[in-house]
Amino acid sequence: MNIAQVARLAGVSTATVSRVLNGQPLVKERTRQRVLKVINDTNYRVNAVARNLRRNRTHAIGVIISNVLSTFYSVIAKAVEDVALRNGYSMVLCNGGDEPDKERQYLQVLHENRVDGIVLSPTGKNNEYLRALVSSDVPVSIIDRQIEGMGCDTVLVNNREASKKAVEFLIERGYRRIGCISGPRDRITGLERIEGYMDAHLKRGIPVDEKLIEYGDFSLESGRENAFLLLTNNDIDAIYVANTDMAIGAYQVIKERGIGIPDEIGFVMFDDPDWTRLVTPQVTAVSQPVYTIGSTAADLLFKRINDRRNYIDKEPAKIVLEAKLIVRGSA
Amino acid sequence: MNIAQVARLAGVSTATVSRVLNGQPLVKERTRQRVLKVINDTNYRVNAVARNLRRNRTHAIGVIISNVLSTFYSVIAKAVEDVALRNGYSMVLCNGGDEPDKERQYLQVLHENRVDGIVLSPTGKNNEYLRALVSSDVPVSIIDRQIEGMGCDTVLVNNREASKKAVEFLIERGYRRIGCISGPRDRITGLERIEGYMDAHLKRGIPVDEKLIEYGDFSLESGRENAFLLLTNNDIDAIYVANTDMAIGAYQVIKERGIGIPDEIGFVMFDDPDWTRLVTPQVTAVSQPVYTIGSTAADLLFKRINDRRNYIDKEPAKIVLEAKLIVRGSA
DNA sequence: GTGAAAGCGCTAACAA
DNA sequence: TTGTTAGCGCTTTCAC
Repeated sequence: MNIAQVARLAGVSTATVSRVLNGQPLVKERTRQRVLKVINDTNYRVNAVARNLRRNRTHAIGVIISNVLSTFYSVIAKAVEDVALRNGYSMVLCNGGDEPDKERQYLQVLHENRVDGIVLSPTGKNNEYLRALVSSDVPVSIIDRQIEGMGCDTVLVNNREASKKAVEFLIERGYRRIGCISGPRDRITGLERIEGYMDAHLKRGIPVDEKLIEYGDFSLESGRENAFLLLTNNDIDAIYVANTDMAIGAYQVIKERGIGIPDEIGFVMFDDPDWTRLVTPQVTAVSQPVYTIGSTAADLLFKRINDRRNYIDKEPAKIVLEAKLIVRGSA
Repeated sequence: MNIAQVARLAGVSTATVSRVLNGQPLVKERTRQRVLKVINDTNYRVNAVARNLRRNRTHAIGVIISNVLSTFYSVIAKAVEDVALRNGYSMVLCNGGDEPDKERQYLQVLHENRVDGIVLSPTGKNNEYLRALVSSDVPVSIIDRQIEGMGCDTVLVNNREASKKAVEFLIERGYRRIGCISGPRDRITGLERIEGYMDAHLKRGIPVDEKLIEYGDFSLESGRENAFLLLTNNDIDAIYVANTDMAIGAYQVIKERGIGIPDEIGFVMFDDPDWTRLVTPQVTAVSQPVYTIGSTAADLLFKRINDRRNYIDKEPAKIVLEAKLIVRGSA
């Protein structure tokens, strides 16, 4: 089934069918009805591939996140999708997995499919390709991780400040030897959260003991390992974990060892998943405005998509959102 | 940039460029190099839209799930994506939200974009449209919810049996008044899990007290409400919750009331999210083979996509996977 | 081993 | 108000 067949059956030209399909007003009502009847009877659906080719617009945006399985990124995906939908767009969701190769591949696929824009939480290892993309006028919004001089809109969370607040809170409560399970130093979010840990100590005049900082990879397993190391090798009185998955692992180890929270050890984590309110005591946690991160990035993207003229040379926006510490019973 | 410009710069015809792009062997090595150089220098990327139109194949599949935010569906999405990737396909992920209108809209978008196949966890309210799709030869795999006579491959979990096992376990442990927070009766998964609850009672010769069954809508909030109702109006000694989100709500209420698990009340749930192992005592739960559901559905889909000839009239497959009860400390 | 050219299904400029 | 037609960028058949 194609537009020509519909035209033939309805006794009109393809142009008229096209007009009907696109809701253009300059078609006589009787003609429109005839065409619509044929469309209905034959179950005809316009071929968006051909339409996109002709229009040079796909009405689709691509989203590359590192992990659909993480709550953080799936909330972001949902936020972006909501915005896309409101703009009459569909979303192609890709799981970059924090692997530069996979990210690169997805960037290519999205580019080749001529998506009208991309929301990306980048590994930071494909900057040249990204730059080529941006300079070939594909609007890109970057989430969560900044890339200097990339010239695309960026939405970030103030990781450093939020991390500082969390650790400061522990210090205020009287904890002095605060173990830190942080992310990798070469991931900007990881780095910033460590800096926040340092900042808090500095501000309170407490020396940082480097031995209390372990570097994980944001995975559950590394949370386990590093909690084990911290609890075995040091006399810590509190533990601060820099993301959800590692926190799950660390929390498991603490439980398994029968260490009491908060009496024997204080526990604070970055991110605030459901279970922080299910365990006893509830967990003090840093809550990020996750949905807002996604929707803001998408809004910026659609500003550029919908108003290319005005935005094409506009200075890229950089929006920094604040996360907040939610104090509960674990420290 | 398009194939014609590349051809011009390389001093060859568009046909030759196309051959190079597609790795066809009948190009002289020297020519190939010349073309590749131009492609590299100009940052040219093939236009997949045009290619798809010409080839009448998109190398993309669509996935419609009800909620990216739920672990269940995001694991499925991941599984499908892994399989798609292995087959050289990309995935368009859509969030049906269990809303028939949204589902319908997404089905249309996917159809119009001529995806090569669809994986769907259906609301069941768009069966006519779905039927049209299937009869116009778009391969469809259905997940989690059966639709009679639809003629597409289906992958299900044996909800009824798993639910029965869970409730039987409670009965064996000596619980007699088992409150049940179930899903809506008009959702097949909801219904089956209630039936399992009944089956267990029947098998053990214990009469079912209808007052002990509350019907939620699978949301956290309805878990709270119904736990509240059950705990207020009845002297129950155990509670069985039919999905993750309701279980979170119910668990919160039990905690808030200071009711002890498992002494004062036994607690068993369908689904097995991370937090079942973080709370004390750990939660006895029904674990579904989630990843396998997704990967199996995708495998079936690609069988049809890759071997249309053989599969076009093949009897649709119906695969039923078993869930298992994982006994921990909460009952 | 390479090129010319038709055509995938649609839209839109132009003509009638 | 409607029709004719060029052309979007690519692949592929056929000819050389």
